[in-house]
Amino acid sequence: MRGKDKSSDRIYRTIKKEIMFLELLPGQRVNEVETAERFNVSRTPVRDAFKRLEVEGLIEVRRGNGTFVSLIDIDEIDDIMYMREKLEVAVVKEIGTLSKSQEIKLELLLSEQRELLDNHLDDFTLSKKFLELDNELHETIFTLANKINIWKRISNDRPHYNRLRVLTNLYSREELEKLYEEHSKIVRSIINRDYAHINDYYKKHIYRGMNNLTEIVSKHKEYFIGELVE
Amino acid sequence: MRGKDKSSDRIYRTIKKEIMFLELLPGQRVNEVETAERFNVSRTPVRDAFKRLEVEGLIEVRRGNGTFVSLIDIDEIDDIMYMREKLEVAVVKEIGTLSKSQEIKLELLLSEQRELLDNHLDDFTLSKKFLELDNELHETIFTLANKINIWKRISNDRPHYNRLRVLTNLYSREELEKLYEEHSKIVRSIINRDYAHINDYYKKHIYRGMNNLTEIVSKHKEYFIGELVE
DNA sequence: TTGGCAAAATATGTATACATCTCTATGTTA
DNA sequence: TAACATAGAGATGTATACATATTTTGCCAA
Repeated sequence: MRGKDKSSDRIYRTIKKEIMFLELLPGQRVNEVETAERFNVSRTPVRDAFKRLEVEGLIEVRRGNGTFVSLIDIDEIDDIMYMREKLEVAVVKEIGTLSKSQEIKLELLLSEQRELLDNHLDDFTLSKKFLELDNELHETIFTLANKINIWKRISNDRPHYNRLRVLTNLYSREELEKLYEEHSKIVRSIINRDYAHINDYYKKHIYRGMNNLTEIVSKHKEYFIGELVE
Repeated sequence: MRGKDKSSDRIYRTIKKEIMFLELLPGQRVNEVETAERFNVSRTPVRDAFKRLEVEGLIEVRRGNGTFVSLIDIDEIDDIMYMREKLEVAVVKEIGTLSKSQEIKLELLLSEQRELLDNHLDDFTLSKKFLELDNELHETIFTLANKINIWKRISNDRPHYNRLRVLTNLYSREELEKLYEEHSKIVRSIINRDYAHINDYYKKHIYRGMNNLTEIVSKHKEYFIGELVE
């Protein structure tokens, strides 16, 4: 049995989740003393948690002034998406011939997505569940190439990227169908080891859903920092 | 004028440098109280500095037991080098037509490297200075492509990668000549926008100097963690 | 009325005492 | 002798009081 975790860990996880899912809004003030009272601890473990959040870029501490949830950094999102595109294309090509079970695993993920789209779910639930399966597929691809750690460096649990996704809130059924089509093509490429068009697939795929970024940013200007380059 | 920095910042920078340049050895024990005495402060700012170092992966804190300089993680180095290769190849292709001054900048960096090799420096100094110019060239390439932030994410100031480089200590004159030749080819590719062989250049280039990794690791087994895959 | 200075309010930064965790050494018992 | 329990040492974790930085408020003067 591993040791119980520290209260600073508990605080870290809770606050991080609240920031990631916009229960604490970008730019919003947080407070060591209030947070300490909320968790029934002293300032010390709160400060430990805040320090970690600060290093990871989720909050900003201004000495003698206050602590604030960091704004969503558009430049960082640009970088992450660029890295995702280039690295996943490279990684796909590293995958060797698949075993039968690996092939089935990919097919299964695809058909789960298909079923989800065919079920009559409301748009919000559909979008949420589909994006989970989307994540799972991409993670599986990195795993098949023995590059899972690279996935962890660039995946959606990056705070700025994830917050944007939450803010987008939902993809239209039409967009999800396109995502599914692209997934099919990608999986087929992998199984057949035919990478002729894989670069094109990914270039479209990764940036899908970012088309309305301008709209989202102008709607919530106070949440963002950084340039929106076209 | 920005405010004076906190003592925890000073401690962080000092210890980080000592770890990066192996003045504190991987696995070595460090101690909050002793460190506090050394900097004439209480444990609190030391703990702040240690927390930051921990999140960045330079130390490992074991509750109730002790704090240790982290071992050099070979898996992480693998990942970083893989990302460097794939991303720099992608980034190079994003560079448009160069202005005359940009072209001169690249030529200048090359000729500085050439001069360094032609001077009669001792091997240690030569290696050290050459690797600085090497860094500068690669950084310039990312800057020309407007991708400097991606360079910052994967460059040599990553602790594990840098410590390995320090441990390697020096490259032979012969290897440096090869690095120079590869730099020439890369720069020529960029200026002529001819990327026919750029993938091959980089595949060799990034991994050069890692040929004797097995030797280094077996010589200092106690400093490393992770698998050495061939 | 407005500009500026100073004090108060409030936040984070630091020092210190105590709590808890982990390993080790030592002694007891089967 | 070996295995286990246990007490101690020494490390990090937490609570709390005080120091310092920053902003805000409000008084006073031009």
